[in-house]
Amino acid sequence: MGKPQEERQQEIIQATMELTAEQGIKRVTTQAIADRVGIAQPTIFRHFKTREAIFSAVIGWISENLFKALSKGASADAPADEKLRILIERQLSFIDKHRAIPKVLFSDLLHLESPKLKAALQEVMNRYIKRVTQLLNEGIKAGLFRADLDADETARYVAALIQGLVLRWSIYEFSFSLKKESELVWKFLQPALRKQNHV
Amino acid sequence: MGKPQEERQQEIIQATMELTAEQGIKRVTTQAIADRVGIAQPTIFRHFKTREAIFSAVIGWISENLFKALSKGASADAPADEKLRILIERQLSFIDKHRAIPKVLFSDLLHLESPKLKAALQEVMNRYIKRVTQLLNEGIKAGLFRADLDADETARYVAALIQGLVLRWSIYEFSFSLKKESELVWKFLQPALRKQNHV
DNA sequence: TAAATAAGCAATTGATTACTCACATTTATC
DNA sequence: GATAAATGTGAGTAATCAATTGCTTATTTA
Repeated sequence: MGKPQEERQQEIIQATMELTAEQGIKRVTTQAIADRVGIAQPTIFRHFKTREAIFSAVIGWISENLFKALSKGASADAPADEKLRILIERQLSFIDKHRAIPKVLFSDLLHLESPKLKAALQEVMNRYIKRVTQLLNEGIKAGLFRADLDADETARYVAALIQGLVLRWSIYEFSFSLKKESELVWKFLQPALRKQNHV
Repeated sequence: MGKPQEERQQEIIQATMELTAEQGIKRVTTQAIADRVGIAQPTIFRHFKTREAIFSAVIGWISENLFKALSKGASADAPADEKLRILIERQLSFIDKHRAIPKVLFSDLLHLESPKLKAALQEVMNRYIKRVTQLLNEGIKAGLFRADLDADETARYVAALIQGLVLRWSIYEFSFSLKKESELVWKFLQPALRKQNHV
């Protein structure tokens, strides 16, 4: 017998993410994953029912670890604008470390083939937007952000901005540092959110 | 003999865009295109050397017609902020009409399989960003936008915001109107760009 | 009108790849 | 230590599809 179920599943998920980052989803065949893990191709199917199930697990892994990374944010008593800045910084840093994310995000698998994966991603996005909405509301109450801000709508645009940035990063072959970009993003966002000193 | 080369090529491009919008790139097989046009599958290859060449032509079509649509903007003597607002409105309206765009934009074909198509898209993006940069500089000179704005950097974020918005639109199955969104986008963007009345 | 060219098609081909099956081997359980 | 269960594999299967081939038909050209 080989390694226990759960350990192998984790190996398969990690191998899939590595290969996805390197070559993109389409080239991540079950054979390629098996080679990377060091097992035979049919063995993959002892651990995952279908290829899609592997990517479903990958999205699960990303979701779990993204929010883990985000929650290690600023201390709870920091001002809302500082918390938001750090949230964006952590998110970009996390994506920077896991290039499989844009590859999955901008893939046929997600957009056309698998409604389940799409639904899973929608949930991640919803959860993220909820978190941003909270911070915005907190900042509005504290008088840090403009009072006429529609928190939910604004949160969606903040998310859109970041996703668009990640798209460009991916299209330009990861040729600039996402991490460094977070400072500039914040500089761009601030005036859109911030309460002005004078009326 | 059948229809002349150019006419058939246009038919194939249109059929490909229709099918792409309906079902996504992956399902747009040469057979499916042929069926839609009403010719046999091998006949496709009389007009395009490869399947990829078809999508290359599609991107060409999109690029040409997008900039045609954008150039029918506001009159040349309108203020820069008004021109920018209209540019965004036109762009969202154009994408709203051609759902093949997000499907191509967020596809494996583009992101992994074809460096040529990727390069073609980079050019479209660069051209778009250049246009926005111009308008921003114009607005800065006219005192409509903040003087400390980095026009090029800001243009990239404007583009990113729109692309992120289009991604969400696509992920949420086109369930909201992109056109209507343009007003809200502008409301979000304005304070990030606009010179404040005080200080 | 003869020759050359362009557009069309039916039938195949060749490559890829997720997934299955029958059988082997290792580990856990009693 | 026998039995059961889990993990593993080599050899295949079935489906999908882009692209080719060899031939026919229509149009242009000389």
